[in-house]
Amino acid sequence: MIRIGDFSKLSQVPVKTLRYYDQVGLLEPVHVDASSGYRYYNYDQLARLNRILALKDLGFSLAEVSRLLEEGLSAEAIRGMLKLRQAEIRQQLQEETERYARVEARLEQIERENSMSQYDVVIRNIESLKVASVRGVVPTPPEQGRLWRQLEGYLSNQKIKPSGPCLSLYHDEEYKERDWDIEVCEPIEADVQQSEYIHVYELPGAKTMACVIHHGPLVTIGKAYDAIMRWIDENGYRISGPAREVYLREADHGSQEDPETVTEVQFPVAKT
Amino acid sequence: MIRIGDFSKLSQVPVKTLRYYDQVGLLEPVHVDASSGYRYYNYDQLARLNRILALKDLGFSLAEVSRLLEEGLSAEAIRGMLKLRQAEIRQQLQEETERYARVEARLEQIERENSMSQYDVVIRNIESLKVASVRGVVPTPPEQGRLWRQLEGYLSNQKIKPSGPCLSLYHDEEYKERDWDIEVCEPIEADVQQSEYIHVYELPGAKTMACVIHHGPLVTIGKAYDAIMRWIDENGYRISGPAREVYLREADHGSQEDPETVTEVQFPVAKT
DNA sequence: TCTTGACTCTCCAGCTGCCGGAGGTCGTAT
DNA sequence: ATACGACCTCCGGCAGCTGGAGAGTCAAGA
Repeated sequence: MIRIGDFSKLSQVPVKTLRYYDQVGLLEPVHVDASSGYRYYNYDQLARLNRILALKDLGFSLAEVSRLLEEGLSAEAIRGMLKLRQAEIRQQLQEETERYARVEARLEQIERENSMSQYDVVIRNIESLKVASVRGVVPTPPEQGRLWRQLEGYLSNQKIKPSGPCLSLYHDEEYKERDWDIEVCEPIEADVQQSEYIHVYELPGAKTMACVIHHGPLVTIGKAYDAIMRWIDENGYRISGPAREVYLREADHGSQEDPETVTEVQFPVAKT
Repeated sequence: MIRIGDFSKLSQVPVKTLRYYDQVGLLEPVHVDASSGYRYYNYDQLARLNRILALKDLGFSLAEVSRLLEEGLSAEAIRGMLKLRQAEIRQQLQEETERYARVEARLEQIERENSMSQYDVVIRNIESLKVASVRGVVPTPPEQGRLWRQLEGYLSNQKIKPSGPCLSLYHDEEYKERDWDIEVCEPIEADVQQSEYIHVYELPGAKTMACVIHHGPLVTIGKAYDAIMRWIDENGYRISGPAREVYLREADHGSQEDPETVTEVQFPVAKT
């Protein structure tokens, strides 16, 4: 029978930890003195402790270690837990590898510009939402005001207000000098009658949407596009659908100069 | 000005988390109503929040994110933190890779024997300790009793008791049928006079010692050796010095049959 | 104008795997 | 007898939130 201090020295496990393992029932001393509360261990409990340490070293939580130490756990069950653990490690290895690439990309960006970019890309899950929209071809994006007036006129006639920030969809796959295929949308709550030009439908969501916030006049939004497209490229994604511009805060539709405008640029993406 | 619920919807960050970020000073609302305590945010705080999320996504702690968000942090400092982060990720990738190999080895062991091995190998740091020892060649390990009697006789003459468990060192590099070069040691506290056969010195420690507990008669200790040597092989280590047998609990020196004997087999190892 | 009902607030507790410290008891050596 | 170390329990803390209780606030509908 060994006292906790000696057991700790033999096993190199701190006394505090041994007490904790006792408390959670992972390694209970073979005897606890009723009056003093002193814990007494056996030498052969070192084997159990070693097993605990070895399993912990495989990355199991103490709860999982407890399960694995249960008497009469079948080899099949143990194999299952090991397989599961393996899968988790694989998962984590992949995440860390991607994380490494993201840090690397950041570093390269800083080397290039010698300061941290003003844009930060995040991947988010965007829910689908019901919208009323007008789609049309305009010479250049700043000239989409016509579409907005058409949509707004229609909706305000019916006394309908947007239920969230308005957005534009850019349907062209290639960059174009002129004649952009743009769809302007207002999210709505209730059902609205469609018309020849006005579409009402559920705009589909996207599980992985790369998003970036642009704060400043719309004329400078190109920088946000540069940043997000570079990010998509450097982080192993590809664009998988039409880009969106979400007008979180705007003076009025199509104002190009208001410096307080806040816009979110979104690209649905997928891993290459 | 946006209330916390809407800000949460826009950013996809839970309200609780936003309050927490406020609390730790990471993202303070632009205005807090004095009477109601309601938090109000600006649209452009979405950009800061995105930066927080992006940096967190690189694996930085909130404290580190705080530092990175400080005004006027030089590009050099940022680069430094990123480099550091990269090194940490590399480190972790390596650890997880090794962990994966260990899980794999466990799985293979279970496939072979269809149950979990009774031996668990752990790597420990063993401190150096002062010993009195006798080294000699004996036909086979069970016949090391002669050496023990020599050492014990000498020490008991001087009324010296071991200050910890006794151990044997196996100096042969190759496996031998006969004539083993064995050194038997007793750890001692005080200085002891050397003699022709008795050495007194500081037995060096080892930072990475592979250890396994054998519980049962010494005649069956071969199984422990099988287990630990297999483990060393499968986990990318190699033996880097003489093996040790530490007699944690024994009936008497050299008893081969006592079933309550507890022995630790140790191999100093290094990564291949 | 009042009442819902949704929103928001501030605590407090809990998760994991311990670690540190306070304040008190126990065991052993001198 | 007395010191000193070893041991005990209980409390609080770490990170990064999450959940819940209980109470106050805001905006819309009757």
